[in-house]
Amino acid sequence: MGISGLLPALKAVQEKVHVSAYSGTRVAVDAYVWLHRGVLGCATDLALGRDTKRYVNYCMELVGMLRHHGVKPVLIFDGGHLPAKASTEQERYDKRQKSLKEGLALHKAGREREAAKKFQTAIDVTPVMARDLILELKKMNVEYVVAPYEADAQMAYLARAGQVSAVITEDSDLLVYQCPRVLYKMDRYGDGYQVLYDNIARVQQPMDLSHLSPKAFRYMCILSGCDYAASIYSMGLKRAYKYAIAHETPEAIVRAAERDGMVVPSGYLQTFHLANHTFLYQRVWDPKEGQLTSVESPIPLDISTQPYIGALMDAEQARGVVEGRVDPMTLQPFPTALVPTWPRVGLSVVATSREKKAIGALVKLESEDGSMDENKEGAKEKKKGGVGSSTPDRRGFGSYA
DNA sequence: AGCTGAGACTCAT
DNA sequence: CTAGTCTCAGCT
Ligand SMILES: [Mn+2]
Repeated sequence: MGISGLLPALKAVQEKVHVSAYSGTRVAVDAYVWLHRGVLGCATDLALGRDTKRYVNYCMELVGMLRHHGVKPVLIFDGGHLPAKASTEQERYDKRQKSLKEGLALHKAGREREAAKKFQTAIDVTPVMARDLILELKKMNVEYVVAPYEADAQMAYLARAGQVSAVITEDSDLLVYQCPRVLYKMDRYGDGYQVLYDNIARVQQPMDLSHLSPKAFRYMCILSGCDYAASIYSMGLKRAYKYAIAHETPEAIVRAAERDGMVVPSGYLQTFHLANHTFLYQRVWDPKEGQLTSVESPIPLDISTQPYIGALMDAEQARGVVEGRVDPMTLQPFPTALVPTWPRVGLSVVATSREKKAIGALVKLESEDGSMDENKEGAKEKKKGGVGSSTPDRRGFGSYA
């Protein structure tokens, strides 16, 4: 769900940018966004169980567009799920099932227009579709990473570490993760709206963000409601802003909100801290070093054992997840790494919650190295002694060589 | 008057 | 695994 109302509030610092501005660099792409759009183009076929790979074609056309402009796309897929986000999964699944039933009924009645509309909301991206795309990425030698947990955090990490120069997504959470450069609303020609994290302080309208520290900005976003912490009733972005500039600590904010008559649920403070830590320390994969790390390092000792930032796993386990050999949920190796045991293509239109948990676990991935530093300014000096080029086991972004 | 929350719509073709 | 945008009713 991201941060409701954040992107409209940042309108003043959204600059129209074409991807050719990123020419010569790697750019991380939220694979789910492309898959979802691609699926819309063949929703009826999928709902009726017809075999189609049009969503792959759609994604590959965008890959081609980026390459045409000299940009190296790195597609990022979701891996395991965090416990905090599990709650709404079932109700979303139920909603889609309902739409599917209604769509099929309309289809049988010959009311195709109405049926097609229902199918659009019934269709979801399944792990099989992600696998199909990954297989094609392999074929076309396109880099990708399967995040150990959330793609959001993984993409933000890569950008923060300079391993990609920008992130292409629709999700406002990237800015809470302090991603330095995000391109939103990119169309098929490569035009989009760029937001630089450092430009957020230039926003004057509809609220003045100039004296908001990164911490206060993050507090504002969490307070207004985020994936990991539902908001206090009647607390939207504007009110959250007021509390975030008026008070230093979450404790002081909650005290003030209660004094103002807001009903703060018991346990809210704890949830707030959980969300805060997740935005700061969620575990991600470092393709350059070939190890598990976190959005920000180091993780304070008392937080490092908390499950909500993603469970710790040893390097080989993590590599297995990232390369698709290991189930991100169970951490057990897939018996047949190359062949998905479920579901068969065309068997189901909507992913079950079980199926959804293994997008990253369907295909064996290989690794490829390459120059990692995507800051244009520093690209040349980096070419000489880049870690990637000197690493014998060819660690780096996953791709099929 | 300003803000929140909820529901419908968009995306793709 | 949507997330975002838009609109509007209801509340303070
Ligand atoms: Mn998100």
